[in-house]
This record gives sequence, C-alpha cells and structure tokens, in this order.
Amino acid sequence: MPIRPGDQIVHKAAWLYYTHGLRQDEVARRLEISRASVALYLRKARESGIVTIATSTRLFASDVLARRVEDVYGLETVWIVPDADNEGGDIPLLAASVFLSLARSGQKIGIAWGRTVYAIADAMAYADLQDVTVVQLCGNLGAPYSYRPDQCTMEIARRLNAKGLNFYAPLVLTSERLARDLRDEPVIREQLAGVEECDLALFSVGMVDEDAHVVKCGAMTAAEVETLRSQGAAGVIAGQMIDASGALLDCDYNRRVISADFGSICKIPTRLVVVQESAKLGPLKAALAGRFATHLVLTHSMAEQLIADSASAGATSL
Amino acid sequence: MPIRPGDQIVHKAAWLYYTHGLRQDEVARRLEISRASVALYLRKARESGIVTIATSTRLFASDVLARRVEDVYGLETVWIVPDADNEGGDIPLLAASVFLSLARSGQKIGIAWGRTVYAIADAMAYADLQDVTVVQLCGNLGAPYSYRPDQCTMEIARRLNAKGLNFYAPLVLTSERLARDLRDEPVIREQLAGVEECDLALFSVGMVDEDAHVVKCGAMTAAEVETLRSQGAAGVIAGQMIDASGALLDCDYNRRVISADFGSICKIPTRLVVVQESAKLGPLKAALAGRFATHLVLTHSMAEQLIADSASAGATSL
DNA sequence: GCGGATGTTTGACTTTTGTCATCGAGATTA
DNA sequence: TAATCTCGATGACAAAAGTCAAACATCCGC
Repeated sequence: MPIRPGDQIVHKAAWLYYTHGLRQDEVARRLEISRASVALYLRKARESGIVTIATSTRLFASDVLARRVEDVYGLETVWIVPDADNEGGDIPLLAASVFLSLARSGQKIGIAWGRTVYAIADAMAYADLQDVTVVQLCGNLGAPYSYRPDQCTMEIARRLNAKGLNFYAPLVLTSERLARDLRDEPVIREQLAGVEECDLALFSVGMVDEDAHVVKCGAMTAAEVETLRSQGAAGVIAGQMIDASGALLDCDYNRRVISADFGSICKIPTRLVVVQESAKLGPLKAALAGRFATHLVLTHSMAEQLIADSASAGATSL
Repeated sequence: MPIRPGDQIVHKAAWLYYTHGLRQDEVARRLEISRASVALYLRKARESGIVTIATSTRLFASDVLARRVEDVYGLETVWIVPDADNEGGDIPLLAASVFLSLARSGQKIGIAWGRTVYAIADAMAYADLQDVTVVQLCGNLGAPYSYRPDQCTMEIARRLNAKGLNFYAPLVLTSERLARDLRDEPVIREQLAGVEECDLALFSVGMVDEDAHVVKCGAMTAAEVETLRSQGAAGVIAGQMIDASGALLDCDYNRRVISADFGSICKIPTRLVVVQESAKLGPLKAALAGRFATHLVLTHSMAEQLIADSASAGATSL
C-alpha cells in the first residue's frame, strides 16, 4: 500500500486524531467528511505506517538471564520470551518489535529466510521509514513454501515502506562449477558485494536434519544431510552449513550454494538472530560461536540451556 | 513518572493490547484483573512511554516550499506548518514530533529555553528512550515565568525518560568580571564544555526588543536593549546577542552572560530551530546566516518571506 | 489495635469507535 | 444513451473503550 498523493487527507486525519488528540467526530467536522471515513482513514494511516504504534521491548530485555547471556556470549542485547508465551507466537512479535526499533531511515537491511523470518515479517507493524533498501542475503529455493526467500524480503520491504532488492539465483546448484560461474556474473557479484554495506541484518539459524529446508525442497536427500552432519555440520546460516565452531564447513554442498559470504555478513554492524524452536540449541550455539549475532531473541528455556552449557564448557565460546 | 518495578503488569497489558492486538476485555481475562484496570494501565503505558504513538511528519516536510528553503539556506530538513493551523498550536506539536523523531537512545541532548521551547516540551509525547541526558544550554533567569530554562530542560527530560542536567548559574551577571570568574568554576566549565558532546540541540531565536526575556526579567532595561539594537543586535540565541550575520555581538552584555558558546553549539551535529512568531523573521535570518540550524520548523508565511528575501538579497546567506 | 490518609481496583454507566450494508458519483462498455 | 461496474463515502447499529464514584486494601502514626 504505497502512499499516494490523494492520501493527504489520511495524513491530516492522523495528525488531528493522534497528535492533536481530537476525537473522530471532531476530526470529521474539521475535515468536512463523515466520521466513518475518519475511522477508515485512521486505519489506513496505521496500516501504511503514517502512524506507528510501538510497544517497549524493555520488559523482555530486563530479564537477569538476558544480562547473563549477553555477558557470556558477548552480545549487545538479548531479549527473552517466557516459554509459556511463545505458544502465542510471542517470539515473532517480539522479534518484529525489536527489529523495527533497530531499523532507521536511510539504512540498507539484509534479510535471510526461513519459517521464523517469515513469521517475523508477518507479525511486523508498518513503519514510517524513508530511503530504506531491503536486500536478500541468499539465493532462492523452489516453491513448496509460502516463505520463499524473495517473499520474506518483499514482505519486510513492504512493511518498512522500503525498496526490496531480490536475488534471482537459486540457493543451491547441482555443480560447484556452475555455482562459481554464477557467482562471477556481475549482477550476482554486485548483490553479494553489497551485503557488507548493510547496516542491519535479520536471520535465524537452521537445523541439520531431515526437516531442513534444503531437504524439503529436494535440493538434498535426508541421507546426504546425515553425511554432512557426520562431517561436522552443526547448523545452517543463510543457506550455508557451519560447524560447531561457527566456521563455514568445508564441503561440496557449501561450494554449490549462492549466498552472502560470512565475512560480509559479519561486517554488518547490527545482526539480529532470532530462534524459536528449542530443538535449535545446537545450531544456535554454533552460530554464537561464529559470532554471527550481535542481538538475540530467544525463549527462556533456551537461554537457560545456553548458560548451563557455557558453565559446563568453561565458556570456551568467548 | 519513572517506571517502577510494579509496573510489569503495565508492560504486559500494553504488550498484549498494542502488539498482540487483543481487546481490553481479553487482556483483562488473561491478566486476571478488571477491564477498567486494563484501561487505566494502558493510559499509564502511553503516558510513560512504554507505548509510543508517533505520527509521520512527512506531510509538513513535503511542501515544495520546504525544499526551496532547504536549498537556499543549506538546511538538512525543513518542516512547514500552514499559517491557519498555527493558531491551534501546530508549531509546537510538529516541533515536538520532529524532535522525538530525531532523538535516539544513548544521546546527549542540549536544550535552550523560551516560550517556544516550553510550548514544545508541553506538547511532547512521552518516549521510550534509554540513557539519554538532557543538558541545559544556558544559565537561568529569575522566576516571573513558568518557562524558566531549568524547567524546559527538566520537562523535556521527563518526557524522554532521560536524566536532566541543570545548570545552576544565572544567565546574566552584573559584571563582566564576575561572569568570567563563574565561567572558570570547574562545575560550570565542565557543563559548558559538555555542550559539544551533544548529539542534538533544540532552541528557538529571540527578538531584540522591549519584549525580550532579559527585559521582562529585569536583567536589562528597554533602553539598554534599544542601544544594543543600534549596535547591530539582530537576534538572541541561547541568551546571547547576535548580529545580522549571525556572529556573536561584541558588547558588554554578551560578556556578562553564562551560556554555551557558539563554537560548541555549532559542533552539535543536529540542531533543530523552531520559530513560531512571524515577527521573528529578522532574528531567524540572523540565526540562519550564522548557520545555527540544520533542521528548521516554521510557518508557511515565514518560509515565503525567507525565500522572497533571499531572492532580493541574491542569496548572500550561503 | 484503631482512625485516617493514600492509593488501587472495580462495577455500572456513558461516550467513542469499528463495521458493514447501502448509496451514489464517475468511469466503461454495449 | 442506457446499462453496468468500481470504488470511495455514509448512516445506523453493535462493539469496545473511557470514566467515575464507591469499595477495598495498605500503610502510617498514635
């Protein structure tokens, strides 16, 4: 819903109602329209980001546990959602709020993809930002999902009133050689090079098992994933396999992937990682070891496990 | 209204209502309190900045005239209020919105004073910021007003959930010598030196006539002001007289003032100047000539005059 | 342990807001 | 030109939110 010229009246209604504090009928009288129209305009104003309503996320960051996770893993800010609330989809809601509070006009923002990222996009309020560019951090997969990478990017761009920059290359190719050639294509190379100019990135981590996206999309068989796992694959970041230390796994699969390289990603100053499922503890630890995150949103129980594990491991992750 | 520990429930109510989109009765049921309490908590949440509702100020910045003022006077952004609306106090409301959109957590913010600044403070919404310090840019005057410098500072600090740093020295002293000695006092010197660390400043410009604050407060007689004017005083910035070119006027009065020096003020990267009264055209032009502003809020008619004057003067102000 | 002062919470009532079927102006086609 | 379509605007009704006096709890000094 782009802001068209005729929307001046929407602006005015929003201004009078939200900033001046007039009632809808007063606004209606002032603008000489019916009150019903005022109500309609106000909804448009909220949905288009002319009016933004933000709830503080302090409550979730004020947990003592959050401070400890920040200290142990060297993160800037951690937000923790009580596990009970997570059933109600609080992780995506919180992540969306946090993301919006980190985003600024004029920025370039990188988005990866996955169920979590799409859920965040879906929960995100519309924001009043200018000159924002949203770029896709990795190649695309086929269409068995409603949350394809390009859709995540586009949906978030829409919510932020931003320009979405898609990436029309497959995530995984069948041969290493083809992947290399494609990465050398100017269009693709430029987009990949542009990743390090981002100010903010949003991504989650993936599991290495038969439920992984690459398997569901048919890019890999369950057996192949199992092999990768035995080779040390501990998680997936932007479509690429990492080992338990967070380093790019040296394997055939990774060489066939078209995605932002980890060096570029880690140059992005603010990197928000969001994890919903408790099962993703292993991948998350790998990601934290690789210092992929600067900001983190997760559940209480996962945070507890992170702390417990770091204590027993002697906090080697730092 | 500081956020006390018992306000967890306020946070939760705000979260469920504004972010989850539940109705008040649903929130009441979930938190096991009455709906009336929910309504009360929600108001508290809005008033304390736990929930922030911001209206886009694009409408006022989208004026073609605004672009021209920006170009001619080398300003970053200009916002223009139709003169008709200004009767309703739109200038302070808009200025407050703009100010909030420029303010960020962690910043140090400098505030001058005057009727306009106080009106802005009064119109300002409560914001959810952290680690903000609001400092007073100039010394204090006596108490005939409700808008003493320290009150402007404190009120804005309160709205921003920030720490207010007052400046307990008089604005004008009776002797140059005493002013010099006072400025050398460590407490005062430190505060003055701190001004250049500010990220954002808010001020207006003052007139040089018998209505000037210094006259009303008895720090100067109408005749003395008239003399200053004949010596070239064209406006007042943070309690100090400037000439038409925006330079500090070389006069006895200025040497008796305790206030942030212009070098420091102009080091602040974002300087929002707000002018309400059409009569202040002269002072405003002087301030713009001195490059005191980077952002400007004013009325349509004043903007027109600025453009008209710059055309006839050959835009020497740049 | 008891008045009293202060600050919260609530139920009942009023006002404000959201919604939706319907209307009607202007555009489009047969 | 009449018929049809589209889309924003409206009036009337239902739902939700705001308000306030009264009840209740809590703390303090005596």
